[in-house]
Parts: sequence; structure tokens; C-alpha cells
Amino acid sequence: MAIERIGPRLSARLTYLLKRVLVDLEDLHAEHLAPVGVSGRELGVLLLLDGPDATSQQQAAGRLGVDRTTMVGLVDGLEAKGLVARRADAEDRRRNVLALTDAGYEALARALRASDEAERQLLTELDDDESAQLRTLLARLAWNRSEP
Amino acid sequence: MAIERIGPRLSARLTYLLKRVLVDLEDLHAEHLAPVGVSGRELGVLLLLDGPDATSQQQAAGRLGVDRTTMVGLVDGLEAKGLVARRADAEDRRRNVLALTDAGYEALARALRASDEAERQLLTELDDDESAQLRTLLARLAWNRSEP
DNA sequence: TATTGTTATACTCTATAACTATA
DNA sequence: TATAGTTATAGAGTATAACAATA
Repeated sequence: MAIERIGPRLSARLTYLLKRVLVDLEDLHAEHLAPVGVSGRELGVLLLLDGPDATSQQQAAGRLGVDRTTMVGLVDGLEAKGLVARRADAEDRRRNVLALTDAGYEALARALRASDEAERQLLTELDDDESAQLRTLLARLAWNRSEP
Repeated sequence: MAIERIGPRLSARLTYLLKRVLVDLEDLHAEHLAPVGVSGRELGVLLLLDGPDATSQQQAAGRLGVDRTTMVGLVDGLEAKGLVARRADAEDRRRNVLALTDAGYEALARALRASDEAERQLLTELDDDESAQLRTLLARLAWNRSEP
């Protein structure tokens, strides 16, 4: 993106710092996830479905923080790649239960390694202690505000 | 947004934490900036123009990290509100030199107080020391990666 | 009547390409 | 010819409203 040097007033804003770091991290993810064939957003869905309990599309949308209409296209893409399977819930036929396919589990494992590498490159300037601090502070903000 | 509880796998991802916190902060800004009549994005432009050196539209776009075509609409809006004035550069008539109007300076001062309050509410769970740590860590990441 | 998934539509944000006026 | 600003256009991303199937 090659942003030019900026005044101290703007770079002191927390919004600006968060956005800059997030954009960098998303760029790194795009780069490292490309060979795996999934986007960062899709990795989120795969992570969500990698568990023991059945998940409907609407549950997945709620947990991911997107609209249920957005989830339709997301699942369409993953199904077309053969990574996720829809099947009608036996107890409530309105629901689609989502599940990872074998290829989905493989893609998830590879995508997680790619994401780890992207995070590692972002945090290259911080030592392990500082990286852990950053995660802890962000996690506290994320939890305490969005989940009253 | 009322995001449901989510698995530890996804909430451990740095991208997810950063986005959650950024969305919260943007929501707080939207709320507190509404009475001032400027958006968070517009506050960024006002901050950029609040300095001694003349700034062209393209310079402002570069420093803000947006395309110059995006900057046109942004300046259009601020000009319509009477907060920013365009004038042709005397030395290079192709350039628009941007400057804050008196109303622009007033709006900037009020918007800054609103932004401070939004940040304060976001960081309410952290003490001063932790807030400063968070800023420092984010600033180091923002600098070291985007400005090689 | 309410809910899940779906489609159609619109709105926002952003970038690419082409135009103009200056250089 | 190259550059600053502008316009038109298109591409993501997302949300609202309406519809079908099911509860």
C-alpha cells in the first residue's frame, strides 16, 4: 500500500493504528492463503465447523458476526470447492447442518499453518512476551465490550 | 452486533481480535461523532490538514492510504459542509491546495474530543499503563511493516 | 404465525480506466 | 509526454425485503 509518512496527530489515533495493523495482517493472509485456495473469511468458517457439535448456517452466521444472507454465498463457495457439505437436519428440516469434508479438514490444517506464518511475520518486531501481551490486551477488549 | 459466543480456535486468531476491537471502536466513533456531523474518515482528513504545510488532494490521499479518486468525494463532502476549502495552487495550477476553514477548525476540535471519548470508552477495561502498552505495541507494528 | 434458507435488490466502499487541464 | 483532478464504471462486501419450505 505504501502509505506516506503521516503526521503524529493522525497516527496517534487508535482507529488508525488498528486499521493499519489489520490491513497488514490481511495482506499477509491473502499472500500465504493463496496456495491453499481459501480466503481469510473462509478460514473463519472452517475453524467454526471444526468441532464436535452440529452447526446450522444461521448459527455459523451468528458466531461469525455476519448476516445469514451473507453466509449463503460463503457456504456456496466452500461447497463448490468440496470443503463443506450441507445436509438437511433430520429433526428440523428447515435447517442446513454444515460439516467439513475430508478435503475440508485437510484445507483447514494447511490454512492454519499459513495463518500462523502470517501472524509470525506481522509480529516479527515483537518478542514472545510482547506478542502475548498484545493478544491478551486485545482479547480483553474484544470480550468485555461485545459481550455485556 | 451481538456476536454469539465463539470457539477458542477462532477467537485465538489475531485477525479476529483486531477486527472485533476495530468494529467496536468504529461503532463508538459513529455514535460520538454523529452530533459533530463528521465521519471517522472525515476526521482523518481534518487531522491531516491541521498543520502548517500546504497539502494537495493527492498528497492527502497518499498519507491517508486511499486512492486519489476516493479523495475527490471525501473533499466534496467536507467542502459542501464548509469545513474545507479548495484553491488552485499558484505555482502549479493542476493542484488543489486544501485548507481548513474556520468552521473546519471548530469541527476538528469537537471531533477530537468525541474521538477521545470513544477511545476512552473502548479502553475502559484497561488501566492507563495497559492502554499505553497497547498503543505502543500497535504503533511499533504499524511503523515497522508498512514503512520499510 | 414464526423460522431457515434463499433470492433479488440496494447501498457503501473502493479501485480502474478514460477524460480535462495544465505542465 | 506526464501529472492532478475529475468522472464514469465496476467490483467487493454487506444489509433489507420478499419468498418457499417447514415448524
